[in-house]
Amino acid sequence: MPGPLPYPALSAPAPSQTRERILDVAEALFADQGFAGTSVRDIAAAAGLTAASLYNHFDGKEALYAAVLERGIRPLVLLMQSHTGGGPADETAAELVGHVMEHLRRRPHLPRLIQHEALTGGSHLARLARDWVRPLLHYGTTEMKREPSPWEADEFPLVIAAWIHLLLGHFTMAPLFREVLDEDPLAPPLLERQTRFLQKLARILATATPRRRASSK
Amino acid sequence: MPGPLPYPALSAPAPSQTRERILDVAEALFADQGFAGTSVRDIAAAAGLTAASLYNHFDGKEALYAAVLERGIRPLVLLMQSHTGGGPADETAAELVGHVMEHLRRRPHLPRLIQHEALTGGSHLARLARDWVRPLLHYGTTEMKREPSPWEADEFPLVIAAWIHLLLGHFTMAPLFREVLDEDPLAPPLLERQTRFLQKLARILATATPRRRASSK
Amino acid sequence: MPGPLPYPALSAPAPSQTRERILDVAEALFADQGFAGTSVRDIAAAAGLTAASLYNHFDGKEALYAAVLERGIRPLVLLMQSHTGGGPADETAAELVGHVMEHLRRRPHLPRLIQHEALTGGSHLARLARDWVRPLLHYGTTEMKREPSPWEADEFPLVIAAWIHLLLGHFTMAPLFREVLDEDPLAPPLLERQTRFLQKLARILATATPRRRASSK
Amino acid sequence: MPGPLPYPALSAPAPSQTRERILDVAEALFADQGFAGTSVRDIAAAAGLTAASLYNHFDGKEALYAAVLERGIRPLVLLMQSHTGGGPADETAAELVGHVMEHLRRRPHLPRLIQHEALTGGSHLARLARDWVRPLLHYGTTEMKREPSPWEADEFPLVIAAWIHLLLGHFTMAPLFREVLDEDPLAPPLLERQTRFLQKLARILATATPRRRASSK
DNA sequence: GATGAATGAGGATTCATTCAT
DNA sequence: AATGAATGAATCCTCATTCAT
Repeated sequence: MPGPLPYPALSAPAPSQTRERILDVAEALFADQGFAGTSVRDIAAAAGLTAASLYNHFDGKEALYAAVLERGIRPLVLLMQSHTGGGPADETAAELVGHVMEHLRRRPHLPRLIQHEALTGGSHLARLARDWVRPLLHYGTTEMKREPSPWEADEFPLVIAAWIHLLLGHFTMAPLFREVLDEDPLAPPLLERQTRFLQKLARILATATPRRRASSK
Repeated sequence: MPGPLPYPALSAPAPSQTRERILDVAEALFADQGFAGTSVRDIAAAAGLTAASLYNHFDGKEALYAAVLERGIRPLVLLMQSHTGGGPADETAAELVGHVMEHLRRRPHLPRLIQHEALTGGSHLARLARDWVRPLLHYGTTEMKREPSPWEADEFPLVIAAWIHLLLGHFTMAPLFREVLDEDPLAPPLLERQTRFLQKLARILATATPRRRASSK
Repeated sequence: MPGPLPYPALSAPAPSQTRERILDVAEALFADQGFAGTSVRDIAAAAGLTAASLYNHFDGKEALYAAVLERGIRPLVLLMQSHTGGGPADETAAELVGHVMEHLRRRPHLPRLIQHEALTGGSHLARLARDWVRPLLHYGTTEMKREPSPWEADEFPLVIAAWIHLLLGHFTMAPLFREVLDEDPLAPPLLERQTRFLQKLARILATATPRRRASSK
Repeated sequence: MPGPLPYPALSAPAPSQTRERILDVAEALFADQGFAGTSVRDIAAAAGLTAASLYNHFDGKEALYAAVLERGIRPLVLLMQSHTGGGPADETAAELVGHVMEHLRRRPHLPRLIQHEALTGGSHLARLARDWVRPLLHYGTTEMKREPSPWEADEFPLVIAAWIHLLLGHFTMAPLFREVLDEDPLAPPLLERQTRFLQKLARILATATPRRRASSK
C-alpha cells in the first residue's frame, strides 16, 4: 500500500514530476558518494537531463542538496513528534524502534545522508541537530525519568545517542557488513531480524534491574 | 602520556619525517571531508608543501589514501588480535570495550575514516572487512558461545555489529552531538563517560537473564 | 577553385561551425608539432575558445586527434578507391600521381599528420595501414602484374612504398628543404614542378626496358 | 680530423660511459616519440639514473637533444664528404646508395630523428640543412651535370630530394609498413632488398634515355 | 522546460629544473 | 657522480554555473 513517498507532502502544489525525479536520484547519489563526491552532471544524467536543465528546477548544487536533506529529514522529525505522547516505557521504546526501522526501511538513503553530513560537519548540521536530535533527546530524557532504568541521569544523552548509533549504523555500515555476512543488511530478512534484535535489546534494558549504585547512594 | 603515534610502525623503512607529516594531515583531512572532498593541494599545503612535492612521497591521491587507511587500521587489527585469548566473558567484553575506546581516543580520526569508506563503498572495504570485521566477528561469536547470554545464535553477528556501531558512532556522530550537547564528545570528560557507559552496558547485557526460548516458546 | 574542404563530409550530422573550426586548427597544430607537442589549450585558443569549451565538442585530446586523422584520411582513401579501375599502366600511374599531388596540395597537413603517426607508432597506425596502405598495395601490385615493368614480383611492395615516400616526403621534408632551396616547397610553383617531376619519373619507369634477369629466367 | 664521435669511438678520450649510455637511450626515445613526447625522467630511467643525475652530464633537455642530433648527424656528413670525389656516375650513385643504407642500417634511429626535426621545424633545422642537405645538393648537382641524364637542370634538386625521401622514408615509415607487410622493414632481409631495389633504381635512371629537349621541344 | 555552448576556477598529475647532501 | 626533495609552470580534464536559443 505505501508508495515510494510515504509522507505525501501533505499539500504540495503538484510537485513537478521532474523535480521529484531529480530529488530521488540526487538522494541516492548523495547518500552513496556524499556531497563533494557527487557531480551535478551525474545527478542530471541519472534523471535524464542535462546539467543545464537541472537549474530550471533548483538554484544550484547546494540548494538541491538542502532540498534532498529537507525532504528526507522532515518525515523523520514528524515521526518523532507523533510519538511524543507515550504509554508504558517498556513498550514505547520497542515500538518506537519498530517504527523508526520501518521508516528507514523505506528510505534507506536517509541514514547515509545524515551520516555524511555528520562526518563532514556540513552546513546543515545545525538544523539537523535542532529539528531532529534535540527533540529526540528531550523526549527520551523525559521518558527515562518517568520509569526506573539502569541509567543515571547524566547517562541519558548517551543512551539516546547509542540508540541513534544502533539504528543508523545498521544502514551506514551496510556496505562493510555486506562483505562479511552472507546476507545483505538492507534486504528484507536481515532488516527484520535487526528490528527484532533491537526491540529485544530495548526490552532487556527496560527490565534490567537498576540495582547499581545502591551503595553509592 | 604517550606520543601521538603509539604503534611505532613496526617495520617502517625510515619514516622520513615529511612522509609522516603528510600522512598525519592527510588522515585528518580525509577523516573530515572524505576522499572526494579533500584536495591534494590542501593536504600538501597543510603539510607545508607544494602539491608537486607531495608526489615525491606518494604515487598519487589514491595511494596516499591507501597509506593513510593502512596506517590507521593496522594497529586496530593488532589490538583485536591481542585480545583473542580471553578470560571470563563478562570481564573480557568490558575490558575490550575499554581498550578499543582508549585506542580510538588516541586516534580519533580512525572511526571517521572507516565510516567514510563504508559509506562510499570505497575500494578498500574488502580489505577492511577481511582484516578487521571478520576476525572480530569470529572472535565475538566464539566468545558468546562459551557463556550464557540473552542472544540466539543467529543474533550473534548483530550483537557484534551493534558494538561496532556503538563504539564508532560516538566518534562519527560527534559533530552532530556537539551541536546539541553542552560538551564536546571527543573531549576527555565525555570520552571517559562514554567508555564507562559502554562498559556498564556490556555488564548489563552479560548478566541479563537468558530466559530465551524457555518462556517465549 | 573549390573551397578548403573539397570532400563535404558525406554524412556529417551538422558540421557545427565551431567543431569544424576546431578540427581545422587542430589539424594544423598536430601536423606542425605532433600529438605530444600540441596542447589542448593552444588548439582551443587558436579556435577562439577556452580549453574547457573544447570539451563541449570533443571528448578529449585523443578523441580530437582521432577525428582530425579520420577527417584527413577518409578523402585520401576514397581517392584511392576511385582510381581502382585503371587504363593503360603508363598513363594511370602518372595520372594517379597527379591526382594525389593535387589532393595533397589542398590538404598539405595530411602528409605530416601521417608521418607523425608513423614515426611515433601511434594507436591509429593500424587503421591507417588497413584503410589506406593495404588497398594501395593491393591495387598497385595488381596493376604492375598486368604490364611489363623492370620490377620483380618481390619488389612490387617496395615500389609502392617508394611512391609513398616520394609523394609524402616532399611535404614532410618541406621545412628542411625550405632552408636550402630558394623556394618554398609548398608554394604553387614548386608544387607544380614536383608534380611534373614525379609524373616524368613515372613515365620513365613505365618505359624502362625490363631486360634484366633475362638469363635467370 | 673528425669530432669526438665519428664511428665506433676510434679514439675517444674516455667518453664517460654514462654519458654515452644516456645519449644512446635518448637517441632511441627521441627517435620514437620526438622531442616533446619524450620526458627527461624517462630518458634518465632508461639509462638507469634519476632525472637529477642526468643534469650532471647535460645542461638540460634541449642540450641533450642537441648532443644526440649532433652525434647522429656528424657521421652522416662525414660519409657524404668522403664520397665527393666520384668515379663514373652510374656506379657512384648506386655505390653511394649502398653506403648510406649501410650507415643507416647501423643507426636506424637517425632517419627518424631527422624526420621529427623536419616535421616540427625545430631549431636545429638550419644546421641540418647547412651541414647535410646543402653539400649533398651541391655534390649531386655537380655529378649530374657531368653525365647525361633524363633530368633538366631545374629538376636536379628534386632528384636529390627524391633520393633523400627514398632513403629515409624506408626507415621513417617502417612502423606503418610493418603493419601491412609480412616482414619488418628494419630487419636485415628487407633492408638488403631495399638496398638492392634502390640501387637498381639508380642504375635504371642512370641509363634512361636522355631524350629531353630534343623531342619534347 | 530543455539544451548546446561557453567559461573561470579548480581538480590531479607531470614536467624540467634546482639544490643540499 | 648520484640522489631525494622541492617547486613553478604546465599538462589534460572536470566542475558548477550561466545564457541565448
